Amino acid sequence: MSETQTPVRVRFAPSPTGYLHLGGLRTALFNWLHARHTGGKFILRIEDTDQKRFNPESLEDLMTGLRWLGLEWDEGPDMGGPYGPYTQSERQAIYTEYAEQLIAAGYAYHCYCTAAELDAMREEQRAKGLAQGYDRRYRNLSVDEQAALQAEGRPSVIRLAAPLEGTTVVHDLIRGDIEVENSSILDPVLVKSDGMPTYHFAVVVDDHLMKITHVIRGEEWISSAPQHKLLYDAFGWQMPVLVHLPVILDPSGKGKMSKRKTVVAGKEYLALVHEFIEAGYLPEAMFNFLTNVGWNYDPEQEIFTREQAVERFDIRGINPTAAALPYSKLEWMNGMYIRELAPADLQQRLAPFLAKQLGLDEAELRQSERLAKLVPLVQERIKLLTEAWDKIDWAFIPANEIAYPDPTILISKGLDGTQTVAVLRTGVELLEEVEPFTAVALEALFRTAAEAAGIKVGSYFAPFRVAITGRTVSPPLFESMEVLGRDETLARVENAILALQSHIGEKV
RNA sequence: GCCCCCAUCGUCUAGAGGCCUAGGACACGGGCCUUUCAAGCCCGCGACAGGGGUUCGAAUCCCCUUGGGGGCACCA
Repeated sequence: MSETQTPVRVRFAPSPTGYLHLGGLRTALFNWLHARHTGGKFILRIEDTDQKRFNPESLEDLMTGLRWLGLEWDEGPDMGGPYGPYTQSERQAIYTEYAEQLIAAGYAYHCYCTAAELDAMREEQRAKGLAQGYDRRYRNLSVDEQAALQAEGRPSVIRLAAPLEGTTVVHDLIRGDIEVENSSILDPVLVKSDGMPTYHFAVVVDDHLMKITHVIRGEEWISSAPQHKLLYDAFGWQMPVLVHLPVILDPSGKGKMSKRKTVVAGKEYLALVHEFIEAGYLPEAMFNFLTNVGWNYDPEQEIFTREQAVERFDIRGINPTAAALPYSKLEWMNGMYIRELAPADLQQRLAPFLAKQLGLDEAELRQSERLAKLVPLVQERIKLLTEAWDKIDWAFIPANEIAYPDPTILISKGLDGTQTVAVLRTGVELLEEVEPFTAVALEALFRTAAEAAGIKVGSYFAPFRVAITGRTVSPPLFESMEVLGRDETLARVENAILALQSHIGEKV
């Protein structure tokens, strides 16, 4: 059995401080893919050790985002599991115990440095042009000195006593060995003065206790990996396999994607998962899209299913190069997925968007026969679920409410106002007599009429398009007429004639 | 400033020494189809950052330069 086929335990461990963005979602996705590919477990762990930055809303947003993409987890804060709790703030006693263990073994020590003291130290380093960082000033306190400070009631943190010499090597599955001088590891804080662990300590303890086999996380963690290694070594634990995913770049290509919207050349780019949901992206498309950034399913095949991705995903094939998301490809892909949807399915997905945009009842739209007929007409014309409304809004407006604020758009190229009125009048007759009232019959009849009038079909059809939809661009004309039915179609054409007549001043 | 990571079309990628006159996709340009708009189909544009090695042979291996990115908190 190859390595990636051995069941694994991986985790997505976000900090609930803000809304989930695409970078985080991609990290979760790759973890999930690796778990599903190997038949392993995908664990959700909440890293909320910074109480100042905790934001309960973000927890909700996070889970919603993961579920939206279909990244269900096997163990997590909401469902528990064999190695819980899965929320770090509930594991404080565990960290304290392990920290004590480290102190007892000489791998960690209490540091009584105050915030003011640290500031002064950094200020001095800056002034002298020295490298900035903790200078280990409390590392070698005598027993008496330590007791005195403790008696004084001075708060302390627990720091790692990093080796002063030598190098530490960590191995990354896709990047190879990463080597750093131990002297550059400046005794990082393990436990804060409020008793909470720092990320660096909690992540090591939890990954070990939760039996995590592969740590798949963002590239921004590479530089802290060596200090994690030191902790694993101090405890005598086996370090999980490390995989540092390339960061996702800002659409401009410079800098890590942030949670703020970025604007490039006047165009606004989304970053947060909930924004993509609201913009009408399909989770299937997002899944497909994200999977192919930093990894590649098949160089000759862009579109693939979730199952195919799970089947073929190979963590060793991850590309280490940072990438900017190709947003235009996402849009294209979303359009592809929309086109492949069963119309009834698309109707259901469109309903909530249309309800909001057109001020209609969502439940009614789900059942609406009219919408069911319109869906195939817009299906190949939209890339986002939010784009349907202004292509079909006319079908939900009563005929007598269709206004033509600018009647000149009724007049098609090559015709004048009077000729256009004449065409529309002929149309009224056709609409009255056509049988059955179907797109096929209508088109045949109107084509014949256009030919008889010696007018190009494009010019002949155009006024009807505007009469019916109020727009010069619309779904196919005769299908639209069929959706409306004879009476409504006639009413609209007659309204248009009146509007145009009053515009050109012709007597009725 | 110090440490670390990375380097193929505008963007996402294929490429693990000869299959590469570097393949695919999006975007872009042109054409076909066509009742508008789309969709679809066809064609085109377009890259191995630079310099040294290694080798019979390098996009692929090594080194340097350059460029980009990440990290240097009692945030994660």
